[in-house]
Amino acid sequence: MGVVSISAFGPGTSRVADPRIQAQVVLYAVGGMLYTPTVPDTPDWLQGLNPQQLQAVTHGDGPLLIIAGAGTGKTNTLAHRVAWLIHEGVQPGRILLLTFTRRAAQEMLNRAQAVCQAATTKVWGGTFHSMANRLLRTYGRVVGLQPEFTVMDESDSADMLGLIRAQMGLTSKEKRFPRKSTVRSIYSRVVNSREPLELVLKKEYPWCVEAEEGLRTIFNTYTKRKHARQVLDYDDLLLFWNLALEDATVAEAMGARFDHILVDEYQDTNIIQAEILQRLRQKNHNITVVGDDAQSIYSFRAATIKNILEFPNQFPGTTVVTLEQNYRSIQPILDVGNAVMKPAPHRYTKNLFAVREGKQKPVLVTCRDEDEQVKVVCDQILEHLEQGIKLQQQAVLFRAGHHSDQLEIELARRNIPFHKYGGLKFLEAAHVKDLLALLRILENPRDDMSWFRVLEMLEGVGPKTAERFVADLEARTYDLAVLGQITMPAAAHDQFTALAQTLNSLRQEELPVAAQVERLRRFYEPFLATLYDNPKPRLRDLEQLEAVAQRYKSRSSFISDLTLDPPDTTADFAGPPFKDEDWLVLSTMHSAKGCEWKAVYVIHAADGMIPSDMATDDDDSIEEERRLFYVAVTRAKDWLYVVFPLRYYYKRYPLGDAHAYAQLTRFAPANVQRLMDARGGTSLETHAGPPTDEEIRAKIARYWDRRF
DNA sequence: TGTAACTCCCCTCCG
DNA sequence: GGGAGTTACA
Repeated sequence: MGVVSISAFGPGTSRVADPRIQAQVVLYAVGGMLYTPTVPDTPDWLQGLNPQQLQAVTHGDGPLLIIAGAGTGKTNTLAHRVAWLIHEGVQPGRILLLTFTRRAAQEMLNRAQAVCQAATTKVWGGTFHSMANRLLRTYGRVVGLQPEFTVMDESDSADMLGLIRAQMGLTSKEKRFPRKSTVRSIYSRVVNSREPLELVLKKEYPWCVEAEEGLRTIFNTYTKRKHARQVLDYDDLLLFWNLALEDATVAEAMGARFDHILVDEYQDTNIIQAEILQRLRQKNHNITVVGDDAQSIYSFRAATIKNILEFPNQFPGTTVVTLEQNYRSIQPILDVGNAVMKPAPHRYTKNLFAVREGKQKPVLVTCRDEDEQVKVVCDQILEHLEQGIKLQQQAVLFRAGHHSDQLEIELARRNIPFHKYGGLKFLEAAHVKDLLALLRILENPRDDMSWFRVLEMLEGVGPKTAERFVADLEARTYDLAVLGQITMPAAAHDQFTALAQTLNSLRQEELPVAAQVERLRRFYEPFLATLYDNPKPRLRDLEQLEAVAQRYKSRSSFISDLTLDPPDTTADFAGPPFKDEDWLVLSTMHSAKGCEWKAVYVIHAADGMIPSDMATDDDDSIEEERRLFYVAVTRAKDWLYVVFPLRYYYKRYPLGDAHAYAQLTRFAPANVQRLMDARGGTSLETHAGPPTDEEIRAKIARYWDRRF
């Protein structure tokens, strides 16, 4: 292939423990003239790449690790690599591209297609979860899965756990048992980290240690019930994919489907995902992973940085390529990013350097309070808009979904359209869940969580009646044709008859998905008005859902796609909907990963928000908050504003009393104590009782327009 | 006995 | 705004 092979870490070469150091060594060895890639027959479309990118793109067979700093053209490189492979004759249908979101996969494939002018539609692109969903429909039988299994989201699984908890009588008042969402988190942590329950409780949930036995029985029942009902939760998708690969025949067959596997955002994968990859690559070693240790921000999903560090050991013969040239931001913004990461221990010392010219310095804006923060951000957005920076080229980033609440109100008031990413999803809205539950019943009548949801909408039907109904249905082998024979309370008679008729007719006719959704919506519409006081926007959501359904051929793929990759809520548009084709982006810092904008506003950059007070328990969490902030600032191309209010309107509290303070604010006592210790125990200036106006003015004068 | 209404409390990040 | 737990009512 004409590419100079610059490194090999296979047996026989010196083994430096840390691949980041190896990569560094390679760079020195390669530096300057030494490395002049010559690719015979180089297509024009590779001309724009720098030497490192070109090396990565045209890498031949064998494992490849690309360490890519923020804004170094990672997506572009991966897209070009896909294009290159196709250009080299690899069949698109034999390429597997694993990304963090479906959106990322789609963007990359579109770009690859534009680059090499060859169709990429057949490439297997998506998240680990969506690939698991797809492959398990074919290979799931070895692990006891029927092809028509359904996938439930986080709240469904919490509901199931809550139901089991209630059935076991673990809700007594004397002893507080962890709530269902906590039960779910503990469960998830245990299966993903593979640590024993006892250890997880001790380390992560010390206040739940007493519940250990109860949790154990709940988990056992949960697992059995999911199997009987043929429903999987998010974690199961990965667990079962991995489990299926333990079967040698399946591993061989699945691995043989793909000539090349490419993985994006490798720093945010967990042990199970790494194992899946290893099992898929036992015979064929063509695997490319891309990542940046400085951007690992998903340890709460049990992601571990070890995966990227140990990759060369797991895949002997790995070639490592490092990308440091930043194409996104101007140097002053990179300086901030580099400065943020400088104190981080164990960091990989790559220093980004800018290609783009620009002297505009980032601005640290100190505001009097939250109101002023909102005003400042809105004013600045409009000013940039007048300068010709479209709203879509501007983004407001924050730590938690609700941090944008006040801003959203003001944006609506000023008629600035916006679109919010992250936070509450379309799917989590109650009315969408209701309709989806109806659809799920058609797909998998054994899905009792969906039954409960639907039945309890009916007049006079509560948990008990629903439970009896499902038991009755089970006795009748889940035959929807006999629904009418099951007795229901008199109050529910009319509604139940309508339900039975709707389900039955849909069961018999083979309608397109959108038509099914339409008929279910008609049935459901009368409930909207009685169940909720704002039925109109909710009805619009359901119509939206119907529109989305038109893109799908099968009900099964519609349901699982919606669960695995929920669309962003459409109700969040301000101003007349769909009239403006330009809108401002609001996003959590997590959801901003991989994106870039000309102007970025990071708001609520105050203690307890960034870093989050929930993430200050240990040094590792604090370091993750640092990386998260690094991700946020490196999204900006030209303009960066870091904004924090000096004052939050909490009640007065007795200074120096951590406990009282904690009771009056959102902060946990331990964190307040730490905060106080860190500041010499005297004052909590930013959160202290209201400072005088003079103090505030002086402070603002000092901070305002301070540049760094 | 089971459902509906009411009140209090708590809000991470995501597939 | 919604979930969890408690009380009021049929």
